[in-house]
Amino acid sequence: MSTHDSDARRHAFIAEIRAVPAGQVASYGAIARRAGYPRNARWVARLLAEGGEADLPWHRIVRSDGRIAFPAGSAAFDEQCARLRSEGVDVIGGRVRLHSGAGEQWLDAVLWSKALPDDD
DNA sequence: ATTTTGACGACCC
DNA sequence: TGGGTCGCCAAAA
Repeated sequence: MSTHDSDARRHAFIAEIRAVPAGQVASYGAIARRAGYPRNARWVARLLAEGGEADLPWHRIVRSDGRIAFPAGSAAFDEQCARLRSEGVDVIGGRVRLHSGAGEQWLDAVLWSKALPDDD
């Protein structure tokens, strides 16, 4: 693939990350899928690790099971928990509650007019 | 050219 | 839940 393509993909990822509203979280995989590149969760992670993008809400990205991706107790881990909590997100034991209730999911779909399947 | 490396994920006990 | 396995993908070695 050309550098042009990887660049387009990178921007697609960044756009999806920026699209996650404060107080909500999304998994690495969900970002990749929404950007149109399924199976590239690791790439989203790498992108965030590289940093370089200003004001990117990196703290709203967690693992598919809702857990913080950093080792518990690390500075980054604490920072992410703090940022999420400041947005009203419940972080318990290094894990956030991924709206799992069917009813709640349906409500979210209506309120945010988002697709149900890949919505965390 | 081949192997290793991750801020990952789906599955299976 | 919690732990282990195997698959993914592109960058770094």
